[in-house]
Amino acid sequence: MARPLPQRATLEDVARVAGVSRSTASRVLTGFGAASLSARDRVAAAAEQLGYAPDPAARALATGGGVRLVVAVAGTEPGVLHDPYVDRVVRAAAEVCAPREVGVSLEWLPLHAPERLRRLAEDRSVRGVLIVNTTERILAAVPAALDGRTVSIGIGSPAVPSFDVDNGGAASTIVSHLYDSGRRRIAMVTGPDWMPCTRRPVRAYQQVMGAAALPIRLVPGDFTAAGGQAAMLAILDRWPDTDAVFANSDAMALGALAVLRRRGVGVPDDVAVAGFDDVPFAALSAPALTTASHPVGRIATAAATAVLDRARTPPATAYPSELILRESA
Amino acid sequence: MARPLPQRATLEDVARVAGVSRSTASRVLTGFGAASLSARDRVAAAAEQLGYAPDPAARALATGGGVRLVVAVAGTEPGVLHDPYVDRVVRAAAEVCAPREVGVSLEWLPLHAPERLRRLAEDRSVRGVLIVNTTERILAAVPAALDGRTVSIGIGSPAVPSFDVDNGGAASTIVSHLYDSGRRRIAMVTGPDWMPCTRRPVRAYQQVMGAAALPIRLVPGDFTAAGGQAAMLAILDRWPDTDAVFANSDAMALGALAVLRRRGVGVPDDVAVAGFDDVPFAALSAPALTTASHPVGRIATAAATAVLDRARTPPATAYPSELILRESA
DNA sequence: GCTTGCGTTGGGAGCGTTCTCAGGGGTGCG
DNA sequence: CGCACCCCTGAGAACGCTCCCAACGCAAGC
Repeated sequence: MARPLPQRATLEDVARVAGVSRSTASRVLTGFGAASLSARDRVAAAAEQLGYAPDPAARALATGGGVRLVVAVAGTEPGVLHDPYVDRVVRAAAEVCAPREVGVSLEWLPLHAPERLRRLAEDRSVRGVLIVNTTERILAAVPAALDGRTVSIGIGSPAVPSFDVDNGGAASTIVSHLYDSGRRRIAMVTGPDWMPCTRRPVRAYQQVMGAAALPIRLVPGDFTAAGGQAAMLAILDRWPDTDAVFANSDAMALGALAVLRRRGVGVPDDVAVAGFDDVPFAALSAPALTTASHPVGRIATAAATAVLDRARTPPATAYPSELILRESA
Repeated sequence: MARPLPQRATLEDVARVAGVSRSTASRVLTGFGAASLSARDRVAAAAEQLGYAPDPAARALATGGGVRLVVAVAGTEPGVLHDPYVDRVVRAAAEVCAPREVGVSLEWLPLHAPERLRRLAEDRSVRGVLIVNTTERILAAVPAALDGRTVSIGIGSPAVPSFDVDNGGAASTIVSHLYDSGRRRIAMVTGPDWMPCTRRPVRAYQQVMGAAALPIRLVPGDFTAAGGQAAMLAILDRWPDTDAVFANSDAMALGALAVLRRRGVGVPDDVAVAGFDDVPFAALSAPALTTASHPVGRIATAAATAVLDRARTPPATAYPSELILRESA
């Protein structure tokens, strides 16, 4: 196999130039262990002169440490990476990792290959894994021994502490708001069945509707705008008298909005529409979208901090979601 | 330093269980080198039984190869990762990398720390780097010796082959379209000055306007919806008679659209609005956004393939951008 | 002056792989 | 029957780093 990497300064080189041993150079550069002032100076100068940078792979191999944090997004296709929710997680993780000189990687975790999660968690070069939108089946792939290297934003497991948003409560709030504003024939566009993050909102919807003795109108979506359009068409077709729609993601809500506009249905007069997540474009639609804003950034910050520190304790305070009232509902 | 990684099956273990030497086990598992059928079977069985997976760090150290491809996005803050353009690059890269068992990492490349790019390119655990939206200054950090490990989606350098979109041509097409539909007082909302990807569209705009002896109306934006709103307000303020706006990104165009709607300005009757990039929501706005679609996916696919193969040749065919005519212009 | 102790240093073993090299055992050919 | 050849194998040296351990020199204490 080719070795395409050109010769670069190694610790050995730095030591030679500084006139000390490799051990001393290592001690100086890692900051661990004693070293005389003169040795310290000479090594630092040599490193500077040679443009030395430690090899992350070698360091990971020697220490068992880890140089990067991986945000692993579960899903059926790489397209799941294209999600505002994920972006917010990555952003928060990047901010936590930057001062510690830990890189952030974003990777797709195919639903059909749960063992890849174990690989990721076992990889010496990864410091920790932040799983997003995972399933019980995938979490089962993480053995208890790997405990502490993996944290989930979503559901958890005995081996994987969970930092979750109260999406059930947020959904409750939204459906209740629709009810309180006089809506009685409320439909809900859900996400794919396999996603735990759609199950709780669905349950919340069913609960609120059930308590008010109102009919359940569930339509499956896929979290995309196109899926939202299709779902809205289905709703108009099956239940033409629907007076409110709660979509489990803003993208689907915006898709629904586009369909209603094209059909000449008034929003919110004829049909109220509410989304979920508060993506940036939600404020710009016509009419502007009523939705729920989850503290994803803060949760992700807590999760990233926990996994970097190998802490097992979820955050003490749960950050509540917030109802964002705009024009559409 | 703690060694938090629990004991896991190593090649040595597999060899012992299979009753062969480490070398033979390695040969069988990598597929390189000869091995008898029985050895092959025994090693495979042992690996299966122990749940063996090679340690990426150790493999990277030994081969100098690399296990992941890094998509590095240059910018002033981690927020640049939150960009539909970047998402499309990551997606395409993930698709190219998946069959080769190469992971994809997304990392922010701070504008003020160009040396991090060299670190990235030197890291043995990275197979290659895909730079997005870079500057000449950052590219200068890549020494010629690292040639072939780095590829740019955007401008290039002697050491970094470039796979670029013809955004100048696309901008020309858009401005010409506005002109052809009778607009004469056309303003443009640009991106930040430091971004090369805004310079060519600006030049194209100036060229088309200059050729028609029309006045130049440039307003700076920041590629976000909020920036687009601010820019639109500035345009209405400074040049109330403007009859067309070309925004250098869809997000800014959608922001502009929101401002015009709030002001009661008719689009496209009073003011035509055109965007750039064709993000998913562009089709859903009211009115739907006229924009240009760049073959980002195909370019990124070519770039990822090139960097994985260490090829130095840019793709033979340039993929043209496409004018997406919708309602706003 | 000899021992004790501390601060500093270098040697060397490991981390888990890959890959080169030399040797061993079988088969085919002369 | 002997030799050459080839297939297979294992020993061992890298890769670049960290870290344990033993040794060194030097000052202080008895």
